[in-house]
Amino acid sequence: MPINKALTKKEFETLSDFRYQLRCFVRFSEDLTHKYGVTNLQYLLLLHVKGYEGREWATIGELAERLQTQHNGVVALASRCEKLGLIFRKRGTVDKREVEIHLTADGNKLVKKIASLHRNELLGLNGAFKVPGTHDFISDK
Amino acid sequence: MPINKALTKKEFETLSDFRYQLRCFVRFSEDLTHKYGVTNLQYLLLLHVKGYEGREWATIGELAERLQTQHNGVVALASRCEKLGLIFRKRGTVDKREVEIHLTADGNKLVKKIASLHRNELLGLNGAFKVPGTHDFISDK
DNA sequence: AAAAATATATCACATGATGATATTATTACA
DNA sequence: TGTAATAATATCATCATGTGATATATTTTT
Repeated sequence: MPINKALTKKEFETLSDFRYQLRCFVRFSEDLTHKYGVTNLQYLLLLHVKGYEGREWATIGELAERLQTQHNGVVALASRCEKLGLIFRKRGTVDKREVEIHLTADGNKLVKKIASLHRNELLGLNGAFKVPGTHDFISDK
Repeated sequence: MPINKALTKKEFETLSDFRYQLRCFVRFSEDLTHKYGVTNLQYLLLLHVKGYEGREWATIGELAERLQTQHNGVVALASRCEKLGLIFRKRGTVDKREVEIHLTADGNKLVKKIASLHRNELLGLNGAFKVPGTHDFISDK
């Protein structure tokens, strides 16, 4: 049962602040990735490949789910990353319709570097910003 | 002192999951705003105006800070919202270089509706998704 | 084997971000 | 006071991205 009562001024301010905090994190991430010569989306592709559960490659369709976008957007994104020498395509061995996205040595090195800096930011070790609840996600145990 | 130790496989998975969760929320928000005929960014402009601390209008520059973007992007965004009849511009009275962004009756009605649905999602009342920590931001007390 | 479904790719078009530059208003200071 | 410097908004060109429509190859269903 959704609440239907109108929002108070304070609640609008809170929602606005929440989006501002989220945006600050994404902005930090954008600035960081640009510093290393890739867009944020390109980094996210690498991250989802590197962090795919149980293996270090993923298909176009799996990446589309992780990026919450259409497959054709991922196709184009993968092509841009391929041109940058960060990933390479490999036809699926079982299902030949599938395309596996793998990291190149350069792509692997880059995602390690950028992800490491993200972890530090999320842990509040070197950044001004902290997303509440991120300690539930990120730990260095 | 940032941690320099290489990330473990599990940490990559955790970072990947974190971005996936964030993206799921933004995707929910995108789908919702599109359902009401505006882009997510257009909604955010309205939200930051409606939720601006202490008043219900904001200048282009103030909105650029809240949206963590360049002023010229906000100028274009404001023009699109103006064309949609959601906001109107008003020259600053004190400083005539400034432009105040105000909501129209339609813009006000729309932001109330969409923000209300966001609040319910963030409270976990009607959605599958929950951002950890959002209870710190959102309350219906 | 034919039909349906699935995975990836291509293309056209719109949104959005940004650097460069312009315009107008305000502030600093000589 | 006037003149230079600064600030706020606007305009324009360019590129990254998202999406609908459509195509191609492969697998699954019947």
